[in-house]
Amino acid sequence: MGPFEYITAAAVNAVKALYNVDAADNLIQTQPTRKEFEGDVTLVTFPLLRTSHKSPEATATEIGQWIKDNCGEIASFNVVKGFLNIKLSGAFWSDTLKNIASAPNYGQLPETGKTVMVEFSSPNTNKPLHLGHVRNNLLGWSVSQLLSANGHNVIKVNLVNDRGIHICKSMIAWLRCGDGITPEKAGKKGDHLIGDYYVKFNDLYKEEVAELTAAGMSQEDAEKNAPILKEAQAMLVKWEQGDPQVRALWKKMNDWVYAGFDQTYAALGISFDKTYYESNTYLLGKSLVEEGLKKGVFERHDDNSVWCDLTADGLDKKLLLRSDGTSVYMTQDLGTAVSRYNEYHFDEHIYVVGNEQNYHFQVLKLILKKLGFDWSDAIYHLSYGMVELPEGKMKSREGTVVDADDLIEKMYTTAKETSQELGKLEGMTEEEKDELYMMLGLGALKYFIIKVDPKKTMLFDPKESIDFNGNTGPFIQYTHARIRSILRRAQDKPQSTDAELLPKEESLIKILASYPDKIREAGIAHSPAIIANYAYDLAKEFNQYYHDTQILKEPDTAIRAQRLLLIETIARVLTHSMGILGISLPERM
RNA sequence: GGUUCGAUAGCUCAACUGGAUAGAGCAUCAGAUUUCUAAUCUGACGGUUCAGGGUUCGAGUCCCUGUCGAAUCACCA
Repeated sequence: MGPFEYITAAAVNAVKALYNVDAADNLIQTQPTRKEFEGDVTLVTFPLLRTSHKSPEATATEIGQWIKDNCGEIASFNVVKGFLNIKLSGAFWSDTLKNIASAPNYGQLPETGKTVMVEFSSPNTNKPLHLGHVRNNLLGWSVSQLLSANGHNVIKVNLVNDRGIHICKSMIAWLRCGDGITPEKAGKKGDHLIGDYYVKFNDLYKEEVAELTAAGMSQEDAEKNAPILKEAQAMLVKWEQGDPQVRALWKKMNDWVYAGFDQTYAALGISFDKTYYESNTYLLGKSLVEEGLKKGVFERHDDNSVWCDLTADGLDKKLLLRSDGTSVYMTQDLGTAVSRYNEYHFDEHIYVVGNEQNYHFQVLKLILKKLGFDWSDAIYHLSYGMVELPEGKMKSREGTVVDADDLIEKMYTTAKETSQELGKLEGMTEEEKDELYMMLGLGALKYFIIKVDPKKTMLFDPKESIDFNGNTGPFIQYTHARIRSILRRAQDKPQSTDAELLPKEESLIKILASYPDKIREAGIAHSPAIIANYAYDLAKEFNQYYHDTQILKEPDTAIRAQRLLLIETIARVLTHSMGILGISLPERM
């Protein structure tokens, strides 16, 4: 039993004994005692005043006295205003440590039997991944891990937007000026190569628009009628008609991109249980549109386009099929959602998608509802904030996009330089060192991104490299390496004993004991940031403890064994919590 | 213009869902290595929580009003 459960139960009994009232949950409010006061758990008595009919101080004192007299594990209590601070006994904390240490998989909550699908990454196949995708990928991955730890059955899925006008643009540009180039010939990852041709398309498009306006056409008409754009649109129609040549080229270029993506995913340590392709689901989307038309949920306009009128729900009209019959983003998302539900009957479906698409998901849920799919309530849009640069949004036009592969490379290099400067890696092979540099570089990057509350916009300054000191991934990795180094050297076995605990040790155990609550809290909030900050608190507390406490040199065998058990448990919890974030911890660094 | 979200130390972020004197890191300054890892630790400095009202024992947190910022409302995805 954790400290909070213990005190809550005691308080319920006290209220029953003193006032003859069965306290409802919201009457018993506990919280960790603040550092400046003595105690472990604080009972807030304000909600109880109506029951006790006494002053806050008198109520707190009365309950404190009753608990001290009637419960075994209370060391002392004190009252400050309406706050009852209770200090638990040393024995309580040694027992707690013992229980945590002997739990086979501490941090893993019991199975719930619920199936949760998490969609994340969802790249377009016309350009390489950038920093925004990195946040998406790390968030999606860690939320999946987090929900697994909460006992759910998690299915990680990716949806590749492999068809659409965007990829047609890259194809057209490649046909016009690619001269048969391949990733091998160019010596470049496939996703980067295709990205180059997407940029090329926009350059050509701009040139054509300029020519047309120079010839007297209005800006608006020129933008609509530029030949290269017409060509791309015609290609999309051909694609939907299944034209063999278009399909062959499309497949070839997409495969280049996938090879590139796979490398980036591997570097980030990310994988999926299943990958969906828009090219496979858009047809189901189109058939849903037909169904909706029959049901009268949608309407066909004179120009043959299909719309859903949401004005009665306070939204706008939404396009579902273009006048040329091709589908849009929403069309395929409808199809994807339905096929997934039919296959998995998920209890919850989380979409990890940026907050720029809040409107899209509002509409998606609403349209599914209108089509009669009641499970649309199970859809949850995990809407995360954008990553911004000091000068604002990343813009490919201005070349400010932070490329994912470049960033990973840079983190690796920085880790390498720092490690070499510190020079603590004697005896390691080059291969081991290399692995370590990558682990540290990625640790810094991942922690930097995940520690921020997902829904907040975050800032990344490319000019200042991501820190390796302070509240960072490497700080926690370093803490772990320190602990492992002691444990490697230890002669005796970590063991629970009845040796007396230092105050710092009790507070460390307190943090360890709160871990399952943190997992639960973070799961409900869909926020791995809570886990990141927890791990930091634990690591920081350990480093303070470590600074002024002897462990291996402690002469008393019982104390030494218990300290070893404590730090070993800390290492385990750090490993588990950082594992949720996808960050590995080294044996030494 | 409508809708949604945000604003906390110079900078980047916390604050256990309404609790006590709003906390960390970075940066700046001053310290700690014959000792189990100094990628660490100890101090100092740093705040009208955007502004103004309201709700109550108590508000960074909830409710109005305003200011500023972002996203979105596409035959883009």
